[in-house]
Amino acid sequence: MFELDIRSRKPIYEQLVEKLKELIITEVLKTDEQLPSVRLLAQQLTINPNTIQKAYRELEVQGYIYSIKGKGSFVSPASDGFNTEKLLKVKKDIMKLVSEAMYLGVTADELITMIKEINLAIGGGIENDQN
Amino acid sequence: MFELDIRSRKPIYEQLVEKLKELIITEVLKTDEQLPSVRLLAQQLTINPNTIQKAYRELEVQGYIYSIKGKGSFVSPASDGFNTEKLLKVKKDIMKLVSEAMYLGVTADELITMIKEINLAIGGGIENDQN
DNA sequence: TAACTGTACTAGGTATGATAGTACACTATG
DNA sequence: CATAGTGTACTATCATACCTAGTACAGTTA
Repeated sequence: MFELDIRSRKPIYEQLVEKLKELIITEVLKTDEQLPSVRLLAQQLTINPNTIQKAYRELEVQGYIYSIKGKGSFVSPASDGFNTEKLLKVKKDIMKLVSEAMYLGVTADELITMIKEINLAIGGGIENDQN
Repeated sequence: MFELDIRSRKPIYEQLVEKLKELIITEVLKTDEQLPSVRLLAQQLTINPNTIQKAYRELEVQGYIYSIKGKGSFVSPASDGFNTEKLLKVKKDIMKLVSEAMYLGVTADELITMIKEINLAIGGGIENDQN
């Protein structure tokens, strides 16, 4: 399903958070789809279930999944649980990275092209693209 | 000069790297301008000089500064030392964050507006903006 | 020569991450 | 009701990374 970089300085649970978030955002995992159970995924990845649980917890706090005792963990609908605070943080991070990219020589046009390509890849250009 | 968040999970030297990088990118620190010495900054921030040195080392590895034994550390010219690998990494990070922003409901137009604003703030729109 | 600069090393303490183990609460099924 | 699944939470232990204090070497400048 995914591979963890044991040698990375990034904690294992954070790598998990990022991987699962990516699968949700690219809709490989769809709304209300069940995630593998904590114990199953732990077994598959040969890591401790508490480490999985820590990642699932973080995803739930960020609003990407929801969990039901006895049933499992599921992908949240995209409109749920995302607060303005998180949105502001993502925007702030984008601004920082965009500034760094421009400092490194990337042009605004190049970045705009990137955004359009991502937009097409994700939304099909139906709702957002009015240019 | 800047403030460190001692309570943050992020290591102090990493916060330093980010702050200094930001000052360089926004040209608060200009090319060939000397950075405070390792010992002076350590004294000002009440942290260990080795911690400063670690941050400076990382900035040098990434190509943002250069150091001369006995003289000091200085801001590198923007065209120096940035390899393609770092550029690719920044672009990849931007793609990831943009995808997440769109998943959270930010439109492509909104993101494009952000990029144009940053472009104006940084370059004055002289070299890059041909729209 | 003195005072600055960067750089590198050792040793010790602390915090974080991951693990192993255990246990509780809930759901679904037969 | 028992069983097998699910999530959740806790304790204890170990390894690693970070930061510190201290020390020392090499270079530059006045």
